[in-house]
Amino acid sequence: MKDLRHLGLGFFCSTSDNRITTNRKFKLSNLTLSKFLNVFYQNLSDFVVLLEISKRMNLSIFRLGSNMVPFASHSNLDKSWLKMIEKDLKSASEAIRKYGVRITMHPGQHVILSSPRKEVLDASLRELEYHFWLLDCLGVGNDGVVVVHVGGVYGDKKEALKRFIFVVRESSWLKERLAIENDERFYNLEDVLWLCERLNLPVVFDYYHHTINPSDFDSKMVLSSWDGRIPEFHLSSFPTVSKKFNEHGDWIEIEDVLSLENLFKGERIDVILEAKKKEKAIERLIELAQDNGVVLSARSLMKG
DNA sequence: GCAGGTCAAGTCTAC
DNA sequence: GTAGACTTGACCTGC
Repeated sequence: MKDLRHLGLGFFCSTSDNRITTNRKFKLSNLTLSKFLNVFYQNLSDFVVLLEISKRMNLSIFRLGSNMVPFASHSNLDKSWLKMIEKDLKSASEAIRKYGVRITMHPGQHVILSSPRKEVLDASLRELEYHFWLLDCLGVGNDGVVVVHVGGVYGDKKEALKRFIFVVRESSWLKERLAIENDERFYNLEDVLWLCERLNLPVVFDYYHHTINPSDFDSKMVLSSWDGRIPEFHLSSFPTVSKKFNEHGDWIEIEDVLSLENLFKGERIDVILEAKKKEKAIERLIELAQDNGVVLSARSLMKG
């Protein structure tokens, strides 16, 4: 048997049927204190259930949905409402400790630190401030990173990268949790390594994006960018029924896990599996692995 | 109960 | 010009 138990696994946001989710939301026009609290407490309660599920499946990492606190960074939200929920977030930190699952986040495409537009940058910083605050309240340590993409190119990639560097140096608090991921269109792993080296930030290797938008890279540099922390990587597989070129598949194929392993042989890495079937994709992957003589970390769940 | 329209935000590509 | 991609279809209204 090939032993891949050094790969920690995890899924994100919700179960595959979306019944248990940290990402409930509502329309901005319906924003009231009661709606806000109602949705938040449902998200928080499901978050604990998702931690339980992760623990039961012997998973290492879980990505918390950005909608956990609805409209947290929106100007229409009364900031005193955030104060009201702080103690409940702090009580959830006990559950995180109890289940021992690593928590990270990945804000939406609207967070763009390379944008030339001041209003976009300001909104991005507000959104990141919210993510950092949430993880702080949850008592998450420095392995709880907030993963962003570099953003757009705006006709001049070098200038966009320069703006990104300037912003992170100006707002040095970003360095506490920020991590940067290669994307499938503009900024490949080589670009992200270049950027992260200058900013001393960790690189999130997305295997799927790398296969679509490849570059040469030194795997040791990716690993060392984490400065002793366990790296977080992302893995997904192409859809079995071909759809759009960059759409994530429902499942994870064992070949992709083996290819990732081949790039980072034997290293302890946490891998978020970005499959649409979420926890069911992990169960299927473990079965596939067993059929192929591979032991994955979540194997113990199959034994109940 | 169900169908269909709508939803905070940016940027880019495919059609 | 618009839909769709991205971390994700859920929510809401009108019938």
